[in-house]
Amino acid sequence: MGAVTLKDVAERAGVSIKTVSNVVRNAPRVSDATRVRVLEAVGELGYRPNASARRLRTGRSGLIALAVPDLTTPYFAELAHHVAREASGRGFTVLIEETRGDAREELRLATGVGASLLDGVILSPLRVSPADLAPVADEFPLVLLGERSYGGEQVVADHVLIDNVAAAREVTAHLASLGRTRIGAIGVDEQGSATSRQRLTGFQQALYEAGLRYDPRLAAQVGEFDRPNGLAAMRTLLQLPGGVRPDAVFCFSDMLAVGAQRALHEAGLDIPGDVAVAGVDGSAEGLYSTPSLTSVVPDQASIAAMAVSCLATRIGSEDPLPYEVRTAPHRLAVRESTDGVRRPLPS
Amino acid sequence: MGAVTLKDVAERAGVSIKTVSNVVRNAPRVSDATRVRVLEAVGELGYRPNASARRLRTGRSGLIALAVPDLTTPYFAELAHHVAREASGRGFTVLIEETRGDAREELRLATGVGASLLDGVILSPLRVSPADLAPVADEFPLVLLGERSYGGEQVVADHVLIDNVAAAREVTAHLASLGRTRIGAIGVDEQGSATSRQRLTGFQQALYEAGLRYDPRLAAQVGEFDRPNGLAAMRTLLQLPGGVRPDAVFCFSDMLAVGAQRALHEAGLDIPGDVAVAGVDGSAEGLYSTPSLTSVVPDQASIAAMAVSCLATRIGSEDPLPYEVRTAPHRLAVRESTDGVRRPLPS
DNA sequence: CCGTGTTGTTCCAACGTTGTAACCGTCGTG
DNA sequence: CACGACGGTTACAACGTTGGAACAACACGG
Repeated sequence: MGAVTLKDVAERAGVSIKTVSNVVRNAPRVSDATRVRVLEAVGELGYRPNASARRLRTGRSGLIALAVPDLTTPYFAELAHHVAREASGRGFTVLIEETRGDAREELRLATGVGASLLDGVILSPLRVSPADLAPVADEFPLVLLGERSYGGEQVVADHVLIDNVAAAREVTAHLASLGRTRIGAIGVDEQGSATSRQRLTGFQQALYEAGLRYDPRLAAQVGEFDRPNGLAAMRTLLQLPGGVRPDAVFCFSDMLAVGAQRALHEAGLDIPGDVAVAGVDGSAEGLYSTPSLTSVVPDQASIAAMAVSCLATRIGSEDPLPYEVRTAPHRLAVRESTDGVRRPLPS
Repeated sequence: MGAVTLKDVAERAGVSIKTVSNVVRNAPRVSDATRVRVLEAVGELGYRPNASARRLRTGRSGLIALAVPDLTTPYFAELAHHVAREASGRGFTVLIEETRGDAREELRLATGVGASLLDGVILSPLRVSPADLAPVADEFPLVLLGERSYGGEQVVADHVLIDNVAAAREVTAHLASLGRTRIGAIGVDEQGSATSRQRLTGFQQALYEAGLRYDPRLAAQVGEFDRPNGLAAMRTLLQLPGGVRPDAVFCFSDMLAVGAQRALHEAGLDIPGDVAVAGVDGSAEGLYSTPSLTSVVPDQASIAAMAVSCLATRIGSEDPLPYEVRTAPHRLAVRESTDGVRRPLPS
């Protein structure tokens, strides 16, 4: 590993180590003549600054991490896309870590490797609670994506989120406006994530506003928001006794919706003829599914921009800043799975 | 950022810095009494070793990176999954980087940040050529995923790949065995990736073996293997003059196939009644699509295991090792999009 | 001709860690 | 009882970098 160091460059250029350091950092107080000479040497030797040493000395590495529960969920993969682009515009490099919904993994980046290697972390928490994060947040730049946990709890870090209650209300209202009266929900998890609870709240609000009753039998409990759970939940809803089969389902994620669509396909039912399906995430997979999936599309570019901007501010400032909570916009994309109108996708 | 250091722990435990270091590294030559005392101090102060300093001193960080072109492609997201699991079993932490198919990005991890921060890189190259990598590979542990570039070129790093020619031949033979005679291909890119060229070769071989002619009009050129390109290519194939519409298409990736299915859906054609569709990747998206997608399923667990094992060996050894090329198994998963048999997915 | 400032460069120390070598007991053995 | 061996601990230096202070060279105004 005979890496080229400042010392090698300095010898080659006939100047001191510090001068080379000044050149590569674009510090002032270097004459043009020396600068040119040093840069030549840098080029010839292929010098690359050692990030570990730099980080050790300055406390800055230019690296931030994005930690998400699961990369195979398109929502998170697409989010990673946006965050990487946004961060590189600000001179940060993004490393992505998959936490697999493990609380220890979620904390690890902010405490272990992270704190000594990274300038900050954007975390999409699944299991970890504000209490776990409290001791960390003051010392290490951290931005959380998604819901604050249940109302009463303290805000312990910057948050970027969408208005989940409103989003769920809009999509449910859309289903009701189509004349559906037995609207089910897939993704309820009352003990679980704040996201799920908020979407349930919005769902119920919209039902009441439409003059419909909330029927708990049509609300399917689910652990993770993935395809197999959507499939299983829809199968269950289709086998309810007493002819209470739903004529529409609001799935709390696109993956649940994809699973639900699969269950309907297997049962030989028509979407949206027999059952309308809607999701949340605005994933490309939903757009291309058959039929294409009506979904709430969070503005991921905004989410990423807000998160990176919060993080950059926090990294840049020495003093503790007050925690911010920022809400990103979303929109409802109505597609075939609810209105049945066949539209060609734009090329 | 008042991080706890070895010094703090040493003072607390009443021993020297070096002894603490010995304890946390599980080095021998520490009495049980001191070990206990030190570990108590570590726990009370919440000491975490500084990865930058450790890396600077030892040249090891325990971090490896996986660089893939695009995380929104399920194949890569799922691969990241497997690599992370495999690596954590060996005590490595995996950071994932998206290169967006940019050659400079692809090299960056292996040259810039990477070389000074990471112990090694697993790279799934899209643009970068062996020649670009040659100067790097000797000095920095690097494993490439996917094809070697065109025949003649030298092997410059470890490779893990599947037998693309065989895979393409199998899936094409399957289509032929269903009695299809006008079998198209989507994903041809003759200037482009070795992967594409190899799949075309296998495709042509299978046609000849089945007694069919290769019709270039049914071979759709495509840049990236994504959904929009699959959609566009299928639309083109459906509008060929002279009634040469294909009765089956082999798509060189699942995403192309999903796009193709969408085009067929929009055209009101039945899958597989009018046109059978098959892909490569074995993605969950294909499994859940309607109809479920016949696909070549590379054994990603094996790929990940081989890649991590190669990399670990290379990291562990000081001397340059000969470059290895390892082939991972694959299998053909026949599903509704070719045989039309409706099977419920297992829960 | 001497201070004073400006500009470019060098020297030194430090970031937190670990490898090497040296040190100090204590024990077993001749 | 002296000696070596060995277990346990410590001091020191170094990894590559950068902030700060020190320093040299030079121009300028008094």
